[in-house]
Amino acid sequence: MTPVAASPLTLKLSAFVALSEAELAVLARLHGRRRTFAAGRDMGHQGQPDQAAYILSSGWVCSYKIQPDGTRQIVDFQVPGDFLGLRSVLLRTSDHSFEPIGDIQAAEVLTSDLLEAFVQTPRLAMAILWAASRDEAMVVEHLVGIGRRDADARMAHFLLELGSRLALVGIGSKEGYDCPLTQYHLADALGLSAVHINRVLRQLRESGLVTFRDGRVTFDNYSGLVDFAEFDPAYLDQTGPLLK
Amino acid sequence: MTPVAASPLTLKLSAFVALSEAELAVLARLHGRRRTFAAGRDMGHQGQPDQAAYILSSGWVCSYKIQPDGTRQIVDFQVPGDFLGLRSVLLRTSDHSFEPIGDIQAAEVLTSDLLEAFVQTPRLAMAILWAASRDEAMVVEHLVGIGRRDADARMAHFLLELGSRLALVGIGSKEGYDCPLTQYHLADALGLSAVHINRVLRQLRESGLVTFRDGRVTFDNYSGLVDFAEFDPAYLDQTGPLLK
DNA sequence: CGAACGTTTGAGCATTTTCAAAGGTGGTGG
DNA sequence: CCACCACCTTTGAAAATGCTCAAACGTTCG
Repeated sequence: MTPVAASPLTLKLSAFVALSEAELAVLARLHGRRRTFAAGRDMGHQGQPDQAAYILSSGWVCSYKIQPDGTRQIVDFQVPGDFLGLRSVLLRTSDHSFEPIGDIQAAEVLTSDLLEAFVQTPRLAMAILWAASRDEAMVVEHLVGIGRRDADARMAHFLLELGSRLALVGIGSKEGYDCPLTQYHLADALGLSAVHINRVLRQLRESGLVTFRDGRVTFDNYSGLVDFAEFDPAYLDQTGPLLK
Repeated sequence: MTPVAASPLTLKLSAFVALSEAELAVLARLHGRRRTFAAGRDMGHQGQPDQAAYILSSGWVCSYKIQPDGTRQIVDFQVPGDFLGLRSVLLRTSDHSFEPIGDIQAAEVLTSDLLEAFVQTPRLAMAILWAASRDEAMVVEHLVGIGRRDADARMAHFLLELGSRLALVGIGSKEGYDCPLTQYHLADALGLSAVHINRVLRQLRESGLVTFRDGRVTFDNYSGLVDFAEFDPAYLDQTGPLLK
């Protein structure tokens, strides 16, 4: 037990690497600059200027791209314990926007702090890069889902993936989890219309697989849902390849 | 002029960073272990064992995931000058498979060589990481395309993106380029059926925008196609953010 | 109370898929 | 050298999946 309560990020990384006292301390220090963002207010990040990354500690965020015709595609969601804009900081590249879903709390991480932390604790750096690589794998899986799964399986897979991610930071289980997304968010993430999302959710509910209602996802039949979605969490699990 | 003819990778990186003699030399050395792979023969990389990355020097490769139900989603194509399996090497992670499209030539890059090169020439490392980040941006754009563009715009955008990538390594222009892909490859990449791919191609051809025939893409009306696809190459261009 | 937002449902329509079949091409072995 | 086979392209017709338009209902918030 460190003096500071375990942050979601700490929980997540600890699931894959045993972190030393020193590493935990550095990690805790990275959480120093607490900031709050209000629901819906876009967090800049479209253009170049503010080069900051964040560690999300509570609330959800989505990263998305708007197309010239006004439609939106959500690329990824960030849940507590996830980094936000890590690539922007490391490579001064920023191609999408971020929207807080509900009010959120995040720790601002300055480039200099991050680089310093990397130098002090290379193993921590490795763990963070690994987390980034996991995010990339999720984007790939998302691509596969949109390209090759029908609407029902897409939704089922998506809800399962979110469940796994949340379970890792202690705010979800095989029973279900709280989920602040609207059906519009789901539509923009899954490449479907909001109307169709509604029908898909009804279908899954009536099949006795999952229920999404009043901000809560309930797995009515977890293993049945896993079968239906052909959900294979291998891409989320990749255990310990970084322990060189 | 170095004694060695400029490789596609050198061409690509040079478009973004002015490389020194020393850096060019290191880059040339990375191209030492030439290997050939035959068309269609899968390049392993599904499981864990062989931890090698490649620099593609001629021919095309696609990286894909197969789903339990047998359908395939192509995540990305690699063209000359692209890295292959870079992430697998750095993070011992490998989630998709590679298929050479036609016979290919690639330089095998051992983890040790790569790390050594990174230590010797940090600027080169930065350039390579930047290229990796660009690949990631392409995957994101691919996701957006599948999620939010209809079949015609999707195809148009895809052909334009490939054109830009090839132009950068000197084997394509606004006139067109040679393209070894079959309509099945296009289908698996764009998340459409092969039959529909054929109809879409006909439609684009009859609109006088692009022609894809006999292994060649011809831009019949480049700017018209750009308009139609709403193609904005910003995500490919990100010039020089890495020159700290 | 009204406004804004999110959910739910119906009906008709559009895009894309599936199934089926035919034609072209290149390579290989007899 | 020809025949055959595998692979790719092309087309039609029917079916399915998901979309758009439209409208109603519920909730929250000021």
